[in-house]
Amino acid sequence: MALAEAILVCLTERPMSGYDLAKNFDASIGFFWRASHQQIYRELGRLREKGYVISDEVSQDGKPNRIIHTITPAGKRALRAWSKKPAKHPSIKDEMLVKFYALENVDIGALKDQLSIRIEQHQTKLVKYYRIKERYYDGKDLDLTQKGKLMALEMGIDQETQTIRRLDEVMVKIGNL
Amino acid sequence: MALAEAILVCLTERPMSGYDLAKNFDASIGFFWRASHQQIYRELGRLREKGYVISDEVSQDGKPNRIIHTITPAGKRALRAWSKKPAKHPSIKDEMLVKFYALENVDIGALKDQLSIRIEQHQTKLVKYYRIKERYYDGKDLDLTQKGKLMALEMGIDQETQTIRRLDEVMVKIGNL
DNA sequence: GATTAATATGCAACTATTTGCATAGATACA
DNA sequence: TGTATCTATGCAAATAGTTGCATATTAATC
Repeated sequence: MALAEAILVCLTERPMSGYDLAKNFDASIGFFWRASHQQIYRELGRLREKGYVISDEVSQDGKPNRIIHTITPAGKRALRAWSKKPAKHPSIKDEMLVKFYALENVDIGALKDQLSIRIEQHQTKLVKYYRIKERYYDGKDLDLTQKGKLMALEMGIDQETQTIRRLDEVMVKIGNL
Repeated sequence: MALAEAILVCLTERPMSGYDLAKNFDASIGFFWRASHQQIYRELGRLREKGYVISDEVSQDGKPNRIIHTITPAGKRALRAWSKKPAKHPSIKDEMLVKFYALENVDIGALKDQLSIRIEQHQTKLVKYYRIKERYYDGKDLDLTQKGKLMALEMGIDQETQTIRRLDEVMVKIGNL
């Protein structure tokens, strides 16, 4: 499972609390690996048990205490070891495609609506990607980590662009049925 | 969950055994919704309980008995009702992208190998798609169900083509790092 | 003064998925 | 004669992911 590793990757940037990680998963690395805060907190417990992170409670006046997690050398070794193992092919589960596959047993009007929503979601995502690219990467000198992140981001941009084009085409096709 | 519906969709084509369904999931609908035989057998039990399928044991001499499942009118109604509910956005979980995101903490040689494998897998899939298209759809008169299946297939072809192009580009980029 | 949002963590229960195993006859091949 | 593959179904255990709830403080808005 790559949730553990995705968390470790985040912690190589800087030590973080579970809350910080959950926010990070909403923004950057979450574009490639989604996780809820419950999953993250549970996984942090496991990582602590394995000695891949150490956790320090930091008191803040008034607010609940933060627990800051730092990746250990063992954690970094685990990350590098994981990187050498073949990556799993992402599992495909797309309800909307199942609906297209079952066109005769389906409400086509409703399917069109779902297609519109899907297109909008991809557009929103694309806009987010472009904003991040402009803000953090365009016209800057980049180190290796940043180059990797930019590459992942550009893959995301390309994927979203192509997906939007494809879904637009499908929208035309079902309009002409 | 769309596993139940994916099974029902298959059963609209013809009554099938769990074994047949599992094979179908490897080929046609499985391109859009993956499931193992264990998942399918369990889900069939649930569908039977709900009255969405009826199951008849057919004895064969020598071989273990087949249990043939047929979709009921209630099952078809459930399918149409499901089609009106908004489709979930597929969840993104791609280990390889996480590795790109963590480029500095990763073995880049190993990552290149994984990228090659990934490209090959997409090519294999693309070839399969083209074969199915040629065999079942090209130059034929199609009814609504078949048009839907063809549309889903063409989405798959487009997606794979674009993915291969994108990954090839990335391969060049990491070669130049 | 009350509601809402943000910060911050976590348990419990449920659902879904994966992995390994078990059974058992038929057929094909080397 | 042994090995492997295909047909055919399913249990059990482990892992992963979702949903709902619970707690507690601060700060801003209405």
